[in-house]
Amino acid sequence: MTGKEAVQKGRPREFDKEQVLDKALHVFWKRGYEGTSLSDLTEAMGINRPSLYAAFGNKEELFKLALDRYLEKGPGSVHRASLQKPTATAVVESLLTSSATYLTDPSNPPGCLAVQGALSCGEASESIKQALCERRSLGEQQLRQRFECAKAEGDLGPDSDPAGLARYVMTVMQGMSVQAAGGASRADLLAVVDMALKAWSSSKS
Amino acid sequence: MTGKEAVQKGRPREFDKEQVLDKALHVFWKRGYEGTSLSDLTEAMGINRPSLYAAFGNKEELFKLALDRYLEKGPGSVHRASLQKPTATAVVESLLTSSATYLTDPSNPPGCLAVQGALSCGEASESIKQALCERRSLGEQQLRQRFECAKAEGDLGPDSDPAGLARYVMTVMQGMSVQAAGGASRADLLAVVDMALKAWSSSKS
DNA sequence: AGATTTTCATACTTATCGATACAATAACGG
DNA sequence: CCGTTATTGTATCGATAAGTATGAAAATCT
Repeated sequence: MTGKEAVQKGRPREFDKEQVLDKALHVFWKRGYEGTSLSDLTEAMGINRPSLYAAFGNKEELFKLALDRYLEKGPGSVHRASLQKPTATAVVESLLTSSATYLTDPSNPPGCLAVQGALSCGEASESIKQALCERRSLGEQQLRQRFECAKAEGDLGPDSDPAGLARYVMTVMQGMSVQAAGGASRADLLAVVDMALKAWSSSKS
Repeated sequence: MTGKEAVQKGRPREFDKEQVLDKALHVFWKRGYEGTSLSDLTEAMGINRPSLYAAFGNKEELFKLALDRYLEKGPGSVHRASLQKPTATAVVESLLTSSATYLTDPSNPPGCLAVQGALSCGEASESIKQALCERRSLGEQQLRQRFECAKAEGDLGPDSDPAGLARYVMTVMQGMSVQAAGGASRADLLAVVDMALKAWSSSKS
């Protein structure tokens, strides 16, 4: 009746599904979709191959589940929280500074899964690339809508361009993800955020 | 005595090395290092496997040769040309607008090889990731040096931060590469450039 | 207890990966 | 014409990829 299913019949699973999914997420995050092998996954998850397939389908489905978890419980939730800030300026400040923070979180791989997961790939992984692309677009769209509301409320000027502003902010965030992957420090990224916010101040009219 | 070597002894090569290297470059550019198989390469290059190994060493060396070519003859040359502009502002304008242009050149894969080639990857490709990382850093370093000169000349204000400015510009460029890979149009990117330049105007003091 | 159901562990399958062995071919110098 | 040198095409190598077949193990249900 609750979230968990009722009493199970057969042999009970010996691992926690969410826990090993987190392990898989970390591997995909660090290595990308194509750079991660099933052996990498089973080793990190501490389960063997048939258990993985029984619990998660296959590599592709596992990745998508890991991505969902990343977006829901991980950095994605930070994104959502930022959208709730009272003003458009506060939204952008929160979004950029929190991005700089989690992109360089030492307990996670540097960078953003939605960017590094499969930016370019072979034909076999095209659907993964597509999925990541859609998630990035969705994030941009949500930000644009937030700016449209702000414009309607007068928080943003009547000549402002919500779509362009949203794209600019996303571009800076994605660039910071590349910077983080290249070893940029948190301080480095926060300096970038400061500069990016100056463009914001000049464009929110 | 010239660039080409003297009279060759054995059976002559039946393909033009630079020409097929360009083909390989395009495949790596589109698919990334790990997403590209030797079969993809030989098919695109129109040569067979032993010819590829004889002429270019192996997959890794071929990639690095393709990267060198990309940086020397391709978009990398645009980067270098921009650094020659007379003022720091002109450098940045040229860099960003030309980036927006070539990142969406319909005759090339969208995005930048130095970003998409191997942003994250398996252990076996770590040296490729490293090489790309170094090239990106080098580009940032050159830009920083250009800004340091501008500061020394009084073109940039005495309180300006050449390193921070360079990192900001590189971040925007790398973000645009991700945007391009996600299908952003040239107009989209040029709008981003306009916004990014506003931050520039506010920070060049 | 015995039947049923599900998971676990080992070992395997097929396909593809990057990389080569080998012999035929095509240019050269003598 | 002959020996040398380098390239070409075919066919293959061992390693590893993703995915499974199979039977033992561990729980519930009757």
